[in-house]
Amino acid sequence: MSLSEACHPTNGFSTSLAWPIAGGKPRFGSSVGGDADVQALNRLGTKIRVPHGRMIFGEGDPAEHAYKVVSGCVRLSRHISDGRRQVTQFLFPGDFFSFMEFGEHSFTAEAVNDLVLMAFPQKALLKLRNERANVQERFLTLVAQRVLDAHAHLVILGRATAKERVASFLISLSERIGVEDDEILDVPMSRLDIADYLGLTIETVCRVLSELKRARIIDIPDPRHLVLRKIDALQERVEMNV
Amino acid sequence: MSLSEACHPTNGFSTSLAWPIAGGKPRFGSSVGGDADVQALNRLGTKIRVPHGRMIFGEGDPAEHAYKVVSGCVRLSRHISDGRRQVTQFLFPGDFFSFMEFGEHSFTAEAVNDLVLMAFPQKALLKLRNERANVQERFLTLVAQRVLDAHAHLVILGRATAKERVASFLISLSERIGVEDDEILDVPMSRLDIADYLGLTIETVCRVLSELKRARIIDIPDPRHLVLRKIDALQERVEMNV
DNA sequence: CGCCGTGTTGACCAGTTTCAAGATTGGTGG
DNA sequence: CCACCAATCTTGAAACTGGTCAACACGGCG
Repeated sequence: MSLSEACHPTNGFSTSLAWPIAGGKPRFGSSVGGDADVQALNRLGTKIRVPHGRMIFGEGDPAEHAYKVVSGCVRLSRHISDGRRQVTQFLFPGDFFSFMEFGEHSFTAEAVNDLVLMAFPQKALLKLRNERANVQERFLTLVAQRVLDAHAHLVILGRATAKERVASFLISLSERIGVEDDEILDVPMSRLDIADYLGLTIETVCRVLSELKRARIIDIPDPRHLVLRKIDALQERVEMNV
Repeated sequence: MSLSEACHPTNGFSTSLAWPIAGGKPRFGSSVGGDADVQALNRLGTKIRVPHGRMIFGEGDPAEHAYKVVSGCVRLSRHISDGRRQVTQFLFPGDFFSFMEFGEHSFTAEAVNDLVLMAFPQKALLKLRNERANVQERFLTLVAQRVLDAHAHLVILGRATAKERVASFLISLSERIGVEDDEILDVPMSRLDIADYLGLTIETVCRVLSELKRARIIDIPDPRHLVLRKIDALQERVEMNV
């Protein structure tokens, strides 16, 4: 199958390595119909700003709010005692997070760059879900999509080489942001974030990027910006073992 | 934190490497209260038997049923074109799977050993969920738990060494099955299954198991059975980098 | 009893990490 | 506006973990 096809392959058996980043499919708010639900939801929310680098909440903190990204990029991660970190998701405008966490947060959320968020009190959200079956349904769809994304990420971490990981990351990012061939792609997260997302070290991420640059597959005007010159060449790298 | 503690650490910041296997927490059926929901659900199901090794469904197959494991062990996996495989979950009695798949299945399900399953038609299930808010709610909880499990698995695949992976697998398996120190632990899956679950090769899994055996931390009466002699020593291996 | 699938072990190899040295970038204050 | 400093990024060389290839052991089944 080609990487340009959807997550569920047509041949019925093989999966591409792409799509690790939080799926662009089901949103809550931009969807057609059910505006009443969206409006009821929005009434519960408070707009807040978070400067880049600031922690929104940490693992084990009481989960009092759910959030929606309005602008900016959020990083969700888990830590182990000795400092190792696994970034589980990058979130972009329109994405919800922490809406199914009760009691304690199971992960850390931090601002990759300056953020605007909507914060929803968990209790009010719970009430809304109980009152409106559609809202409950839509959140269920959102979590289900999250499982699919996590599974795609598992494939990357379990079975992809460093080159495949980086290539699939770039493809997913460009599709998530909606950038075409030869347009400049914003890369809000640091090399360390990317490394921790892909289960690699900073150095390996750098080396692969340099290699792609030498092969004229990407340009790197600066660390926070990329130009994907040959997306198809990237995609080949994801399909095969190169 | 100690591995014996829950998934959400008390110190608020570090996560253990254990708990990669489908969580033992929320079940649907064995829970107290809501028996009416459970009974309504059960009326929709058909008991089916699947011999070991047989595929239940493959990636891309139309998703006509959801399933509940009655007895035996199910393996869920994703494949990439060149044959690489990532096992995303092992399921045990009481576990549901594929109840949020519409259209096509996003993964392959196979019988690790001889199975008894309950099969639920998706349409009837959908209807039940719409009629009974509690059922919807409980499925939502189930999917949310699945996300937590997948995240724990991501940490293992992204950041754990081979020894840590195998040790955390053994601990999770023993906790999932409910086996104490020095009791014989059934290991229904093959070395290849374990390797594909942990993102390793068969050989590495074997070597780590042999090493644990030499260190008198486990016994291996035969490939399908293990005795965990020193679970605390295993847990140390998961905490640290050993 | 022998065969075949699975598991185990060893020797060697490759990809990734580690350690270390510079290069760039961005932010701050003069 | 520029200079400086700290943080981030890049690159190189060496070490190491885990993978690959290959031989052999084990065990169940015909």
